[in-house]
Amino acid sequence: MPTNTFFNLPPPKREKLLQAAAAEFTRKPYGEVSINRIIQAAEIPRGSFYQYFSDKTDLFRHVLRGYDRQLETAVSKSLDLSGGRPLDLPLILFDLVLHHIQENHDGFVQFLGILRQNLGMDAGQLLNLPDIMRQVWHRADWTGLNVGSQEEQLALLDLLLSSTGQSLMAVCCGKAAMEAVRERLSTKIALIRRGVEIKEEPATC
Amino acid sequence: MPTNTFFNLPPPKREKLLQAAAAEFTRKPYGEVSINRIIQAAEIPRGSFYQYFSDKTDLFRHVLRGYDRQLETAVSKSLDLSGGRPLDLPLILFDLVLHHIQENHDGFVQFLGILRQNLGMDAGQLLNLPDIMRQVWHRADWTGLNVGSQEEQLALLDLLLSSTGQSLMAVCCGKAAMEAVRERLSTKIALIRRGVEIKEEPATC
DNA sequence: TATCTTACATGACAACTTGTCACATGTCAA
DNA sequence: TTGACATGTGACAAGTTGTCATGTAAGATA
Repeated sequence: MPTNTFFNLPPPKREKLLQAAAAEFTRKPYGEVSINRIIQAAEIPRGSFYQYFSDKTDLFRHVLRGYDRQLETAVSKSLDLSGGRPLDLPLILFDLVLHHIQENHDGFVQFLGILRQNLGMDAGQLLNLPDIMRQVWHRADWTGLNVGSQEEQLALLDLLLSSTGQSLMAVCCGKAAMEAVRERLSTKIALIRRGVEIKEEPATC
Repeated sequence: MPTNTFFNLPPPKREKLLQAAAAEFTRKPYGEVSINRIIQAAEIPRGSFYQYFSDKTDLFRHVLRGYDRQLETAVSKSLDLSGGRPLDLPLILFDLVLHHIQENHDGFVQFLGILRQNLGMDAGQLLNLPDIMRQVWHRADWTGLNVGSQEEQLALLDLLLSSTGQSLMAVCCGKAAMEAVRERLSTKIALIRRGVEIKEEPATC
């Protein structure tokens, strides 16, 4: 956690440091990030940096946590747009985030740039995805779905959200074309929706 | 890619270097891995190392590729055990890998230790998971499942394998108890099997 | 056998990196 | 004015990486 000294900093100085940090984390994977470059860009002396943050991890965590909120907001907004229906959430969230990226809304480009550089790395641990999932769970509308138990509901959300995250990552890494990834995500949802096993139709007549 | 010089090395020397590297990669995340420590442990001079590998990434790739085969074998074996049925693959693969870990079979502990240290990082890019998926796709038995198109089949395998991988990671990172993770995975498969949407039963009678 | 050629081994080196610490400079209360 | 304390600062030790000139060994050639 950053020190109080950091939070007491005059906002412009603080912002400049955070901007420099975000830029560097976007440019290089965690291991190659140079505190030297950051403090040069932010024009603060070396000693000061260590008065604000205990080390690189501390800085990284703080930078990511800033974006964490934005992700939470995006999910929340998507949940509204999807009318609370879990199965509709993934594609809406996918589109929303990519739209944000295109507009560089809230610095989303940087956010995903950082995640891209640090593929999974600590992202899963640093971002509090469990929190986000719990929030979705509370607000979800389960009518029309035969997922009764809480365990089933959480498992379903886990499936849906991790698939969405995986898809977004794939796009941001340039591993595949956006259209193809979206199509694949859509197919997955369809499978989950209808189930893949052929049912024995009981001959009721 | 390692140089020919490396492959021409007397096997004991080569093994010692690889062992030292694997140990270091298990101990520290990629960014903190020290080539210094590796060459000290392997008792080779600094210059020699750079005659074998172009840099740390080169070494990392080569170490991981060794384990890649083992993963492929594990998947292949699981596919046999599951009779080629995609829906049965995840839990069988999950159990098989964890069993291997408990027995430290084929150095699986180290393998997952490395992945744990580098959570996702390049793992997804360095391990050729697409290759593994294609292999599974070729050998899968689709009878009893209503996934007709190739796109649907691939999407299903994607869902199943990524869920399995995610579960294994969760266990290896100690994020959750093995039993809970296995239960969650099992629930997910069940959902995918039967589908989550309530069907309108056409009143045929 | 003498010599040329090629492959490989080696550690000193420059150019970085990080975190610390003794000291300088502010700022507010008494 | 004087202290007490928070904050700013850059030189520093100890570490890192990749390079490169030089040394050595082994094979081919004449």
